[in-house]
Amino acid sequence: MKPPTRAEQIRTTLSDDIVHGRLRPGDALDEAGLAQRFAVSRTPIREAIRQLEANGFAEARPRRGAVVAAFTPQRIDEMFAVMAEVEALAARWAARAMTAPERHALEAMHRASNRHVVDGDLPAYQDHNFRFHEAIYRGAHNGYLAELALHVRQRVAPFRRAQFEAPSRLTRSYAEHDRIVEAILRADADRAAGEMQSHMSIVRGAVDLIPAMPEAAPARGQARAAR
Amino acid sequence: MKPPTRAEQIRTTLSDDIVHGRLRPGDALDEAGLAQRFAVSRTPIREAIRQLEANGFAEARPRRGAVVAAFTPQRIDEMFAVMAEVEALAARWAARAMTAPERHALEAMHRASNRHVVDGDLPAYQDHNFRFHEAIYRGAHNGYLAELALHVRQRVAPFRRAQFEAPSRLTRSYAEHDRIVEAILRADADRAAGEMQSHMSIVRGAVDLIPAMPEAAPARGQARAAR
DNA sequence: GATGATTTGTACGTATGTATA
DNA sequence: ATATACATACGTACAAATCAT
Repeated sequence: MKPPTRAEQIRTTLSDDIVHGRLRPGDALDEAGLAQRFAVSRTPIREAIRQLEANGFAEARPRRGAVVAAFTPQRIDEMFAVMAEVEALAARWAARAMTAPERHALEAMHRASNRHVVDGDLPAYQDHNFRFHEAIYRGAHNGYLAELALHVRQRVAPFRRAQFEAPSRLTRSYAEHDRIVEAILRADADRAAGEMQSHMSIVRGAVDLIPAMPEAAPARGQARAAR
Repeated sequence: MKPPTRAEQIRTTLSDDIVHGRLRPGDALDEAGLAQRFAVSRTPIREAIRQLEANGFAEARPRRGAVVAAFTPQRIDEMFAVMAEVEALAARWAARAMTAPERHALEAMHRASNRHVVDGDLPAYQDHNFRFHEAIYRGAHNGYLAELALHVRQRVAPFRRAQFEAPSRLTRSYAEHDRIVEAILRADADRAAGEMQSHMSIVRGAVDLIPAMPEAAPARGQARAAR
């Protein structure tokens, strides 16, 4: 598609490493080391790091190097609260704007995912889950919202790794998806938004289990934003 | 502050040039030319451009250079719709979460701005307007939402330059702010969100007047692909 | 369609600021 | 506190690809 440049490829790889947990919040991004790992000079590495920084995946201090972005528990709460609102908005608009074929496709995709639930196939369900939410973004028929939702989702990703750890969550997620799909099919925008909201709240609840901050910290921020 | 590095300074300057209209959507970002203008080598320029790209201010194709991001009217509509929702969300949360001192400060700031309205002092009012909305972001007590709202606002900025061109808009803006402030002071979250929504809708209406796309064919490059 | 000019992408070297002894 | 080590920021050189002729 678009990125035949080394810097872009490296950015994508690093970004992926962060989202999938191979690089963890707080890990250092050493230019020389990464240059060796990717067998390139430091130049493309630098550009990749700068892009990660601009996307919020890394934090850099001039002359002091960069680390994978790490946040306080309070900040993570904030990000989840915002993500829930953005997802709810997408669901609301999707309930109104989706075409008939889109609705059918969403329903079909959702129903097919039941197979992964009964199989207990976690990776497959995670993959489906991503595409499910993405389909709703697109269904909102607002490209900028889709872009923003994806951005937020990516930002939050490093902190929701443990999401589906328990098999029960998988069943539960499917049930919640079911309610969302039903609301969207009925073009019930308010209910779609509401169901998505609680879906995301539950996702957030599943994340406390992560050893979020290796770094340190001013501990326990609970100041949960209203909903 | 934080950015003593050349690349950061340049990024800020360019970003400012874009937001304030000195660089317009579609303008080319030539590395050599900018390097000369800022009296530095191409390296910091490249880094600055990459950051602009990641922030959505520039669009670059590998080996083909970068231009200031240009969007279709539809895309601009989409961005405004999303901005309205984000601003409404901030107002909703601010109505719930603001402390008493914050509420008083908001009210005071708003009332003081009336002076700029009667004076017809456009620059002063624009400055106030920015701080007014920023105060609401902060009042939502969610740092990530504030960051996101600012991000969206900045993205939309190049397309809302003509916002207050007519003096009547200034009066109207003040009246709308008034309704927003009143709702927030009463902690009426739904009404705060609703008032903010219509406020932003009207802002959007004022923007059609902008010669948004200097789409008139530049000698270089060919027609831009639509999404 | 081939060739030359221009511009971007990558490699590498140097200087400066930060951290450590 | 001074000095040393080291990683980063910037500059320069070359290679490769695109645009123009």
